[in-house]
Amino acid sequence: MSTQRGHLKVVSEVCGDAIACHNCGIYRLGTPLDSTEADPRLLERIAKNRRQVKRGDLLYRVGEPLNAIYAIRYGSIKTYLSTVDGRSQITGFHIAGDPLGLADLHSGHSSTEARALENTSLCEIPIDHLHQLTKDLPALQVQLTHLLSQEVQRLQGLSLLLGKKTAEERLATFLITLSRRFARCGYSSREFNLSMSRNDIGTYLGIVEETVCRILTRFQDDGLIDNQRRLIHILDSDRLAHLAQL
Amino acid sequence: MSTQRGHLKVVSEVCGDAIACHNCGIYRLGTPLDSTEADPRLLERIAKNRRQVKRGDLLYRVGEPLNAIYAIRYGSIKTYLSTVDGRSQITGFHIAGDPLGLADLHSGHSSTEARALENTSLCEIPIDHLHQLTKDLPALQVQLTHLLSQEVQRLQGLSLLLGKKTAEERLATFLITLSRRFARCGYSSREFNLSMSRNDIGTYLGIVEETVCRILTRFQDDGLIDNQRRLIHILDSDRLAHLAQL
DNA sequence: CGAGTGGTTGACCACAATCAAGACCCGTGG
DNA sequence: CCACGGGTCTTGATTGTGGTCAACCACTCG
Repeated sequence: MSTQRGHLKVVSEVCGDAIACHNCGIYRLGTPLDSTEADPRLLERIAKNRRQVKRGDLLYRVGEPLNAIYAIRYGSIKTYLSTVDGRSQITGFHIAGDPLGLADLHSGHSSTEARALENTSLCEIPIDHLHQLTKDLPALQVQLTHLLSQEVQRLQGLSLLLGKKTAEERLATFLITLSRRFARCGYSSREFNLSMSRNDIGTYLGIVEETVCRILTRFQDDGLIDNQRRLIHILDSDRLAHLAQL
Repeated sequence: MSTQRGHLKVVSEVCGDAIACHNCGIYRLGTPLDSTEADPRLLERIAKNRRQVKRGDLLYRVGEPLNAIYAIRYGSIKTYLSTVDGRSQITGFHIAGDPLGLADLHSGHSSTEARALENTSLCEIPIDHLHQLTKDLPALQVQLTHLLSQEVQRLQGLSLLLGKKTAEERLATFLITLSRRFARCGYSSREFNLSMSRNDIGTYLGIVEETVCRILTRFQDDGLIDNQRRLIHILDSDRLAHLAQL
């Protein structure tokens, strides 16, 4: 983390947006584990292609050939998959700095659907471009396994949540986790705006919209949070973390 | 698949057990995507270290330094993680050919606990050994990302199951998926022995033991399966797959 | 043969889903 | 500026799926 700070200037020159890029997947993709120096030329090549998606737009749909991977510069994306009769499960909310589509690299077609929760800017890295990059810089491949490992661990945690936690514990886990992610992005961990609806939160946590509302109200009554629609204040993160079983 | 068959002789010489090794993670680890020839010397080096664990034994526990990854030769292993108050969620049942511990490579300590469901034989590949191997053969690193991608997709499917499926759909999905995995290992897809208890199945599917029993009995009454304790016959895989929402 | 583990079944209960109605917010157009 | 409409959020009443508790059965192994 502290070693990464040193590259901020270089990175921001390439990306044009210091905050987005400091935490951006581009940056993470371009800074292999065993390299202490980011290669500016590499970053330039990675960060070249941009793509914008508007709130509600589909980035890619399940089953379609996925010929690029993405890294979010700013905004947020939900990824989800569905049963044949249309019930869907959101598998992740992705914010600035998160990579997208990594797990579909090997199969070449998308295993999830990705939709923008708000107007979002991404870096697009075509797959053949990426193949060339990994040839030039083998350490990039190591970085890909690193990112995939984190994704595996995240999904293991989600499975524990969906399989064993009560609705209350799920909401508490959600709020604490989101708070910590924002903190890592340099945003406030105590006050933030949700880009997703109550329905989305439920679809992620394996509960329904109404249950999300009821429990948020209960948290507010108990003085754990201040809940003004999409604006959330964390008032007692310790008690919340305890509720979350974290 | 058909190209892999050609290496069976070489592989079995190294592993000493054709069935186990044909499907073994060793083999998969040693056969990178872009290589049409398995390197016998590489396989020798990978397959050298063996480890046996007895039914009920712990292979590794959560949080402990994990200084090797594993590939199962024969037997089966469950991996699971737990809430602070002791509820646990099984995140996977692993059989012959499956790799273990890949997602923990980057952090160096185990994110799950692994316990043998029956007497099991593994290939142990120390991490520094693996690092040396990936240096000699960069394509091995590509193979690691490939395996991790599959794990991500498997866990996405598990999330859909845990978040959105009914108990009946969960059991049907479980049976169909297991049947297909056995088929890929060269075992019968219509008749097999479960190495895990009813309790384990429930702990994996996010339901309790009793619910597992009730639904298995119902499946039997409906002529979908023949259920003799751990011995399962699939009688109507079409209807089962339909129930599973697959 | 008896103890112990794992599996099955039943009765009852609780958490969260469903169904329904209303409140709030924001953008749009008159 | 206000009225309208649609989406999102909230709250209430009722229901149902699967959990809990408990007893019993069946197979295995010492």
